[in-house]
Amino acid sequence: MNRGGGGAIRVLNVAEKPSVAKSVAEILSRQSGGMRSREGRSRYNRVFEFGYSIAGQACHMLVTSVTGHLMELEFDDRYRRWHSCDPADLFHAPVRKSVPQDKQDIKRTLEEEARTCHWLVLWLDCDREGENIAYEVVDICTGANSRLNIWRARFSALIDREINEAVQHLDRPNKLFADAVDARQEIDLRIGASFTRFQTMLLKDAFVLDDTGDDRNIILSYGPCQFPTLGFIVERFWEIQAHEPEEFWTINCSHTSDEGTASFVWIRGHLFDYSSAVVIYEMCVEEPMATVQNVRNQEKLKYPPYPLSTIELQKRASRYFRMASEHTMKVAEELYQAGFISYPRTETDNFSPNTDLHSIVRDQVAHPNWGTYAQRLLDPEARLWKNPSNGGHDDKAHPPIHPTKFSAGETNWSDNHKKLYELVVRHFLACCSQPAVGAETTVEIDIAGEQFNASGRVVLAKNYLDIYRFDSWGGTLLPTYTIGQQFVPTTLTLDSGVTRPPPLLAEADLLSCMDKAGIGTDATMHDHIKKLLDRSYATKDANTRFSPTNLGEALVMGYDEMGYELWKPYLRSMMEADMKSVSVGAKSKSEVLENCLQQMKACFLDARANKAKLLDAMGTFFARSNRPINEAQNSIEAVRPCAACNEAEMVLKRRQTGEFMVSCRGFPQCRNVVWLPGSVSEAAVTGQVCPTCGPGPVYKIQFKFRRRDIPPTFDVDHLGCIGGCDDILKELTEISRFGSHNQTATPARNQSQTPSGVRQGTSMQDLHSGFRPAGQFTNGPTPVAQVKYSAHHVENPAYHERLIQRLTGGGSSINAKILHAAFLWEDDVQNSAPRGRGARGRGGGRTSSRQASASASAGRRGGSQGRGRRGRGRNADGMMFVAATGEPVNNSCFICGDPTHFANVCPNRGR
DNA sequence: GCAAGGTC
Repeated sequence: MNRGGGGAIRVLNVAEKPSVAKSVAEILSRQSGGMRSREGRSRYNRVFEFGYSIAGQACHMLVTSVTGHLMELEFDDRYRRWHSCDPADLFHAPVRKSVPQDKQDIKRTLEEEARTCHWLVLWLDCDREGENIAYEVVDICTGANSRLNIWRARFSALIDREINEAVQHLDRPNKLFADAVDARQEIDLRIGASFTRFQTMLLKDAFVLDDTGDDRNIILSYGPCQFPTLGFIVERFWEIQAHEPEEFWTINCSHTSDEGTASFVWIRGHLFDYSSAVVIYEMCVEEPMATVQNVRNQEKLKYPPYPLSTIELQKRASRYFRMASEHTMKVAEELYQAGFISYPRTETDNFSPNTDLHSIVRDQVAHPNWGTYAQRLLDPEARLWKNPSNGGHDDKAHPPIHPTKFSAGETNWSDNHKKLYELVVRHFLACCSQPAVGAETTVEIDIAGEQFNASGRVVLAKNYLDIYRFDSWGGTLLPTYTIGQQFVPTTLTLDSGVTRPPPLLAEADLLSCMDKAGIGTDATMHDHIKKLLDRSYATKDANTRFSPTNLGEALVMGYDEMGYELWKPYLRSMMEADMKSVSVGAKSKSEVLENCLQQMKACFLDARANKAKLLDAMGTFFARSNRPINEAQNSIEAVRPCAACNEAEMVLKRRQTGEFMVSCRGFPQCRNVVWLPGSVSEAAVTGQVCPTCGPGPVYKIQFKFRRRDIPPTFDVDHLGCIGGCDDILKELTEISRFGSHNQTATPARNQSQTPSGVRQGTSMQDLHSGFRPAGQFTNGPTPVAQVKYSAHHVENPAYHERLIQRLTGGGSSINAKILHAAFLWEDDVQNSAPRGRGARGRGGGRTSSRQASASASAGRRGGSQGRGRRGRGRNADGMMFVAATGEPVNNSCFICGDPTHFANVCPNRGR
């Protein structure tokens, strides 16, 4: 054992935050009669010193702290600038941990103190993050003094017994817990940075996102917590949009006597079938005599809430005071810093049996508003006391939020400080109180064989409700009825109602969704919500209810249509399960990292290959910009080692003219090249290795083909291999080479148009222009696709298309087509001018086919001629589209009206 | 300029 001069072991104790360092020092120094305190290098993190004895061994204790994580994970410098690399590289770019500038002073304190100490005792919070921070501290301290003996103190509350117990039974830090957090950090960073860069660079260039034209500061971030949070908001929003109001009928009955009125509700609730409801109603009217069949009297209890956790505090402050969770945390933090409430970031909703609850209550007896209640609570004769119930959560680090100091209001407190302090105090007093007691009466009657119920309640003892004014438990008094009693109802009515959509998500609902799905932690959930507002993904109304913005909805819609559930909570849950496996040693950190990052990279590449869907979704809400699409999105990637020169890699490239090729990096020394079919519109190297081709590894490529350039029997999406095993790719290469498009294997040829009128080497702009040339294998664009980006329909048609898909569940294509046509007609009526962003005709989504068809005829009567989508008969591809009226709708060139070609290849163009 | 997690 290391011993310093003077016989005492010098022990450096490090806590996660200054407040814990202070508490630990106070508790441990009581034995020796007090401590000295001095400043550290950081003005927040003081150093406390005192004598102590561990297992009979004299120790000189130094207690200091960090402030949460000491280190940050970052990419190596050369990957830090956004345009320095392909975002896909961020899945394997080197990362390192370092101490950021604003934590350097804490680092120096640790180094200086560690040099003079023999032991390091880690007092970090006893959770995974705490264990990870512990290793950061170890890193810094052993860097300054490699001979340190390292110990971990495990404690579950800042109380004497726990702390003394912990220091007398020192343990070793748990590497597995820290590993789990390392994996989490790395995955979050790589996924977040790659997707954020990808979608920001892609969409900022392609669309006008800011009305003022200044979108320099716009970041379209993606994060494994922020996106699922946005997902909850959008999902509810879509539910509301998809809601079809349905009329229903119900029978109501009331009876007024000397004692008052009883309202009886039909036991069937309501019926959607009008005739059934009428038949039953008529039976009741014909024999209206009601017979009381049962009278039940029951005692009911209403229990006080569980002790207060962070999430409950946020939810209740939002519900009772409409405070934003982020603001609640700010105010709570200030109350905590000033010593009025306990630590506000806790999952625990159960008081440890050691807590002196009575003394906390005693602190409050002088308060003008709730002091009397506190006194009653302490009076055994009042029988109001009940030990708090256990909510079942324990973070093993902090107690539930409770008052720690009396205040009748401080002069520097805002209204919100007062409200929050009052909530914490009343909540605590309520927790320690008896439940409210009520007497409930239920009366069941029968009219012509139909059952009806009425119920009433009388509160016998308010108990905790006296102090917890936020809860109410009303009830009506019911007249007295006896079994067998008969009466004729005062009223008996057949009433109609309409089903309503669910409300928008309120902040409290959102927090519940996140909590349930494990999105974020108690300390970060409010950050994720705020981030959605900051990024303009969502807005919050005066009732704290959230709606997605166009941007938020478009992003979720885009990913949804790619088929990825990146906006759902599953990815986070999966990661969370993996972290758990790492922390118990069931999986290794590297195994989880490798597996997760490989999957996410494949997903990233696929998303990028399908970026047209993201662009489509954005195109339903935003106008296109004139800027060129960022070519960094198509940078080169290694496909396989070159078998010709055996020296360099073959990489996927795209020429200026649009063709894809896989060529040797050794060019011009090595001229090995594989040309890809001209029908390829997008290609991206995936992480998947071909099991058959060699020399390897040969990475598979995710292709997207232009529908018009391939036979109808082929899919537009294809995961292929250029190593020689891929028959589909071979066939498409042959077709491309010898097919009607007259494309040769030498795509260097500069030709803007082939004799058949098909342009070769489609540029990025063309991919998104929406005008497609007709080709041999074309199945025909739908009318919607044709008008998607035409000047006057920036927003509506594609939006309708998606709504229709949602409404028809992707089912009957005929219905979908009819609806399409109907919506297009309707647009003509309503949108003769471009629409503002606020009004994008969401009503279309709710329009039934019946209503749509009415609009269709109205549109026809209006006689407006849309561009090129109002032809007769069939289009060039033999495809026919039918309007709601059954009449064909077709496409033709909007310049000359000729149905055999589209405007982009019109010979009259520009004349 | 990117994430989420600590915390001041």
